[in-house]
Order: sequence, then structure tokens, then C-alpha cells
Amino acid sequence: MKKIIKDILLKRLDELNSSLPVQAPDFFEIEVPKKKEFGDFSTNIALVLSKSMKKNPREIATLIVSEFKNDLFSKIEIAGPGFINFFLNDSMVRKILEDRSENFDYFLSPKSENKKRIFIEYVSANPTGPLHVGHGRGACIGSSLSNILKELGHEIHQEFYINDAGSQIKNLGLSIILRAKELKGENVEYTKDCYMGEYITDIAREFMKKYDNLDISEYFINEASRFGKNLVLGWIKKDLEDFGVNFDNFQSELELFERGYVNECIKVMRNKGLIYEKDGALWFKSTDFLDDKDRVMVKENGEKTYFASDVAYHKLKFERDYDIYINIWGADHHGYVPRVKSAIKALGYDESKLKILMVQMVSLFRDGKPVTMSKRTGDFVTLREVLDEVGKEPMRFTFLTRKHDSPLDFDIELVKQKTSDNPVFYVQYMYARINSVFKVAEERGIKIPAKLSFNRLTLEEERELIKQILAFPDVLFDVEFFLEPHLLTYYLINLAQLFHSYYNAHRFINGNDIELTNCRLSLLFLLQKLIKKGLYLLGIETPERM
RNA sequence: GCGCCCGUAGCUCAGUAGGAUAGAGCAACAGACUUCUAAUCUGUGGGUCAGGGGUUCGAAUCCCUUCGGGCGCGCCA
Repeated sequence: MKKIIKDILLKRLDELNSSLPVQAPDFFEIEVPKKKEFGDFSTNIALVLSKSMKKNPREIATLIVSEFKNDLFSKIEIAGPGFINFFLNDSMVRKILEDRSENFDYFLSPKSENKKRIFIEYVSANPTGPLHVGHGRGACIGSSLSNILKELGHEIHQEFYINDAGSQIKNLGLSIILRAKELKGENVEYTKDCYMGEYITDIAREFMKKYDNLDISEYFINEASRFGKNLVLGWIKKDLEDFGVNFDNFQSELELFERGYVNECIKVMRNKGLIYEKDGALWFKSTDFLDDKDRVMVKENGEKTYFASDVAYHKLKFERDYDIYINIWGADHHGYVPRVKSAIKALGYDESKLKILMVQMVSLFRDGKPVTMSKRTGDFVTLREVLDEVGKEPMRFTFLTRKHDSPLDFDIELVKQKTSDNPVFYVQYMYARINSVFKVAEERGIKIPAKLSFNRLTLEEERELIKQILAFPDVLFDVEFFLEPHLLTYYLINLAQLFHSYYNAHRFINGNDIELTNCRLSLLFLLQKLIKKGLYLLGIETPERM
């Protein structure tokens, strides 16, 4: 809808261009004003233009508006400092809706003008323990964003990077063996790097079924590491699946080493003169780029750092030549951004193609009190625990009603409540309610008309709902632009609000006025499809009844 | 100490390439079920947008600064 108006406006500027030097600005806004008296849409184009044209914005607005006619608008006004307000012609709006309804599935799946290949990496948790709630937040944002971008016609590759190399994996193996010994009644002393969660016991039990000799040898630690990693990875994949998150690929860090990518990468950087030796270690001169400190790639003892393999991983990503790379990271990794971007730049790639979304921490509460302990794991609350307790839908919805960079307080009891405290039910209820209207209509022998019609929908509520339906593509494009899936969530809540209000104020099925009934059922039919699509994009199901 | 993020109603949060009189939900209070599902709706009250300064026609939004909170600052991953 915004696009329609924008096109009309650009065309108008074009017309003016022949007589006056008006240049279309790079960016101007078509927005829905907060106040009804300012019309259905308004633009700040005259205000934006006034800067470059050095002219009074109202004067420019007058220029644009005078003798500007279009059937879509019943009225165009200049207001305030120079806003141009558009008042829609209701019958035209209904006509547009009718037009869109003929191919509504297509309307609900608008395509972006330039299709892009997008690589999105998220979650990427260490396979040393089950996913926790914070991972769930990133998983949710990543998967919903992927769904929406895919819907817009982009080619999406979703990847999970497994940090299965390095010391933390060895620590996992050692922890498993020590726990197994302990289970056998031996006295053991854990090192401070050991993982102490209860889940280690589960792994140790499984491990003992296969191995009875528990030496703390390099060989056994490796065995235990691999064993534990695979088990944990299985949990992680299951959790993600149950959470509605699907990846195209799980990329193993270890594999990057085994295939020689990491060595290759270091060699390339060396040849480019990006690496120097100091104190027996190899350093990447990241301060030549965007970092405030140089970074070690190969330690004095010859081991590669985590950073080294991460550079190799990003090199591999960029070799695959995507248009955009999105990384969703926990906020505790923000210090890592400059060095990764430096490496990408140093390797000759365009680091601005990499967008890193920092997802802020999740703090758990129960009835307003902070939850810091978990019986099961000793030190954190797993995604699985909360998922089992509150369910996928409320959890996803809660994560998706916040923008990614604000910290989130997650109250388990609140999210569990089946009240309007919990907007997920509010939105799902809209779907279920429409469903039941259809059911009753059918019982009374009224079917959804084969040819949808809207001409009798003249109520204020109906006008609003129609406007909102037509705004759906705008919302998806906003999500694309800002990389903020929560915009869709808020849109759906708002739509449900309009609907429930409409539902309470008016009856849809009216045996005395079949024509009107048909129009209303037509509207509900579109609304139901829309809400289903919207929730689907958020990874949330639509129950037929509630 | 340095860096990043956050601070909006009692609570949880929207408000995004500067725009018009600051927005929801919850909680509080007062109402609406003989009706297509009350998991709903209608109404009322509630604000120094953390404080201060600046930029300009215009700032919750941009810049500086103070305060408060979170997170980072390894040859850990």
C-alpha cells in the first residue's frame, strides 16, 4: 500500500520535473499518521526536499499538491510544517482489496525487488551442554527472520557453527570421565575448567555402557570428548527441532581443521603480509583495520586460537559469495565484532556485507523473582526445561515481542498464563474465532462466497481492517529493512485487537441480509489467511479451536 | 580504567534512515455474556521519555556530558 502511494508520488514529481527542478529525494517517508485527522497516510517529502531545495516546505508541498488528482484519494491536505496528508477514497480501497483478494496467496507473499542470496548464522552454541534459554531467543529471531526473508523471495542459507574443536571440548571429555569414575565410587578431583552440570552424569552413564576402562589418557579423553559432543549435539538438534528451528547445515569447526582450511587461511594471510611473529606466536595485525588490539592466531605452543578457525570459517563463507551475511550473536560476544570484521576486510572482502545482530541477555524470573538455579543442571536453565513447561508458542511469541537489542525479562509464570497477559493466545484466538464463525455459518447453510465481495463494508472497523490487510506487505518489507521480526509480531497483535473489537460490536452472520453477510465472511476469509501466514512466519501454529 | 548495549506509565515493553498533541498490554477502577467462543469487548485514571547541555523550523530518536543497570576487555572458547 505504501508502495502504491510512493509510486503515485514519484510519478507526480516526475511530471513536475518537466516544468520545475524538483528532484526525488533518496529517502522520504510514507507513514500512517498517529491521528486520524491527519489522514490515512502522510508523507514528509516536502520537508525532506526543503533542505536540498532551500525552500519553505509548505511552498514545496503546495507545488506538489496543486492540481494533483488521483482517484485513490478523496482529499489531499497540507498540514503542519509541510506534511502532505492523503485521505483514501473508501470505495477505491475496497476495490483494491477486491483486486488483491483474487490472488490473495500471492499478495501475502510479496517479493522483494532485488532478490538476494543471504547467509544467516545463528545459535552456534558450544556442544558442551544443552541449549539454554538465551540460545532460544537467538534461535527464534534467526528462524523467524529467515522465514520472512525467504517469503520475500530471497535465497536463504541457515547455518549453525559447531565449536567442536579446542580446549572446551577436551574439558567436556575430561568431565565425563571424572564423573564416570565418581559414579563407580572413586574419589575424583575436578579441575576448575570442568563442566559440573547434572547432564554430565547422564552422558557419563551412557559412556560407561560402552567403555569400562576409564583411564585419564589422551586417548580416552578424546573418546569421551567425541562421545559427549555427539550426544549433546543430538540434544541440541532435537531441542531446535521442537522449537521450530531448522538449519540447512551444521558446520563443524573441527572439520575446518581436518580439511586444512585453517592452515590454508593462515597461509593466505601470511602471504598478504597480514601476519607477524612476536613472542613465538603468530599475530594478525587487526589494528591496521578496525580493531584496537592485534590478535593471536597461532599460540606459542603451536595451537591455533578459536579466532583463527573463525577467520577461516568466515573466509569460507565469503568465498561462497553471498550478497548478505547475517550473524546473530549473544551480546556477550560484542567485543568480538571488530576483529572478525577486520579479518574479513583484510582478506579483501566487503565487511559491510556482514550484519551482526547482538541479542541481549535473557533473565529468567518466576513470579517476579529471579531464577538463577536449576535443579537439573546446577547452574543454568535449559531451553528444554522451559520449553516443556511453557510450550513452544508462548515462548516464541514472547521472544518475538521484543527487539533484539533490549534485554529481556522472561517470567516463566507469566508466559505460561493463558490470559491476555499473553498475546500469543490473543492472536491465535482471532484465528479460532473466525473458524467458529465459518462453522456456524455453514450450519445455517451459508458458505463463504466463491466470489469474494467487499462493497458493503462501510463501517469504521471494516475500513481499518481493510487498511491493515493492505499494509501486510509493508510490514514484511520493514522487517527486511530493519532485520527486526518483532515488527510483524506487533502488527499481528494490532490486527487481532481490531478484529476482536469488531467481533464484539457487530454480528457477521445475518440471515436477513445475505449480501452483507457475504461481504463480512469475505473479509474474515482474508483475515484468517493473513493471520495464519503471519503466525507461520513467526513459527507459531494456528489452532482450529481454542 | 576503556569499549559496546540499555534507561519511555506502578510492571513488561513498542515507538527505527529527526516530524504533528507520547503508545499498547498487564495491574487498578467502573461496566458488557438469552447472541458467531468472555482466552473477548467498552470506558477511566496513570508520563520531567533517567538528569543536564547542544545541533535546528522541529529531538524519546542525532551529538556531548553526568547518573544508574547489563555485558565485554586472554597466546580461553
